[in-house]
Amino acid sequence: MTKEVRVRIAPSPTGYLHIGTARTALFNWLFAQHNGGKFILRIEDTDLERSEKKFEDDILKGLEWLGLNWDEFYKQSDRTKIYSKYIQKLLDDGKAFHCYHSEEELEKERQEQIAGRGVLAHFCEYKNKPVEHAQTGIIRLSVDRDSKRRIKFNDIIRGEIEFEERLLGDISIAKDTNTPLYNIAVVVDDYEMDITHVIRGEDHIANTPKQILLQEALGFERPEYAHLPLILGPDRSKLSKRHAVTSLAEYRDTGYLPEALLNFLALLGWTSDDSEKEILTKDKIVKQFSLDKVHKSGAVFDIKKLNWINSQYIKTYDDAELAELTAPFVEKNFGKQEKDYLIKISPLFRERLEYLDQVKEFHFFFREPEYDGGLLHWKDAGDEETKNSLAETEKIIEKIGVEDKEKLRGELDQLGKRLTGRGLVYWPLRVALTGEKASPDPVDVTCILGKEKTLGRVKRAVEKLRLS
RNA sequence: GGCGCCAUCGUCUAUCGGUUAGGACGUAGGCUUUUCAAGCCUAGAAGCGGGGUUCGACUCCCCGUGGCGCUGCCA
Repeated sequence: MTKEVRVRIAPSPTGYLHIGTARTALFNWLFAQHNGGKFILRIEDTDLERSEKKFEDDILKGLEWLGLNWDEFYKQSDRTKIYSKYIQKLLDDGKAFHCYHSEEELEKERQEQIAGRGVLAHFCEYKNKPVEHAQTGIIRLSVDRDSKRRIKFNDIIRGEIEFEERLLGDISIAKDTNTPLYNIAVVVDDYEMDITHVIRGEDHIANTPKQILLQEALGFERPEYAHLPLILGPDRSKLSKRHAVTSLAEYRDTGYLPEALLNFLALLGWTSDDSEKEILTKDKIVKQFSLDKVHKSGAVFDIKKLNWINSQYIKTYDDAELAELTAPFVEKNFGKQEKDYLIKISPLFRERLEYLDQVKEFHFFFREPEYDGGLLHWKDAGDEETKNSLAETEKIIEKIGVEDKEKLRGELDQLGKRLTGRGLVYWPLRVALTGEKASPDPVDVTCILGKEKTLGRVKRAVEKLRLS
């Protein structure tokens, strides 16, 4: 029987959940789901200075929102004793030592190395010296500077990768016995948590040989590695705040649907079996997911494609569901509204929304439109023509009401024929109702607004023309 | 500087030696039409360069070039 797959996402709570971290989490989660394994969430807060509870909360919320439920949860700050044990063991075995160089000395050495042969690696002479100092120096894993070894590992996505051991330097692993640094915390946790596959961003490739050395020093088994391509900004550098919104929560608050974002993120670096179908449900993605379909090169984050995918998902909801989804966004922008009213508007939402916060563009359903009277003129129609058109429109609505949309449309079409064209009827009506030159169909708007409000707005438009 | 990874339309990608290099987003045009969207149709748009290997390379190998990542007592 093969070992149960166990993967993890290991974010550090030093910032809000980044979209890239969310994607790494997604790929881990998909791999676990596909293989019937376990997905573990591990908060890497060894850097107490920079870690904050609010970021941790944001990370948990974000993953939950995306539906990436975890099977086990750990926090590194709860586990210092475990790391201490292993750090002490390395010290006792003579595999690690205290380095008493000050940060200034280290920095000076670094500058000299940059000027010199270019290799940046600290091989510490305190390695073999007896301890005379109080033990305040950082702890390093001892690496052989004369090693001829090339540390090789197989990456599931990239194939064999190798590094020269002698270029690594003595690896910093802890500030003191009770304060582990990243590399050892990862190695110990991955071992203790029985992680079988380390799936992470390609920015961690260079950490891998260091972690392998630590595994070997500790006698741990090596997990499988898979380094994911990065999500890029338009300039093809690692996606950051300077390119785009990177916080997952902001996408949620803008009205991107979790299933759309998940679909989009999955496609950023992975292709389904049928590459021509891009709208994929979570279940389908889980079923098809495989690491050997993951790409090697980075993918530029394209908000336009996300918008399109999101609009496709929005179209799948019925009126009541859409009213439910849009309600918080409407409330945020215009105050609380009747549910039934939102249900009436929903067909228009469905057709036009790319993301939910775009309900802003439907302001005329929630407040009186403001516009310049001149906008009421269709092409080069004058005040009189426009006023007349609006007055006739008013009569028609007054007479037949707004219950029968098609009948109303028919009557207004007839009016268009009597006048110089339908444009002369619909354009002023649109502006009167919405205050916009681009809007949904004015008859649709009329029927949603209702007879009373519609007539009020038409009258106000006529008044505007009279005064101008 | 050193080390590593990567390289097909503007973007996301298909192709696992033989294709008119396919699809999606976006763009342009058209249909529809009262505007704007949506929808449908159409168009334009790509193999970084140079060497090999081969009957035949986008595909395999090498060398360039370019981009990115790492180069912390951050993770």
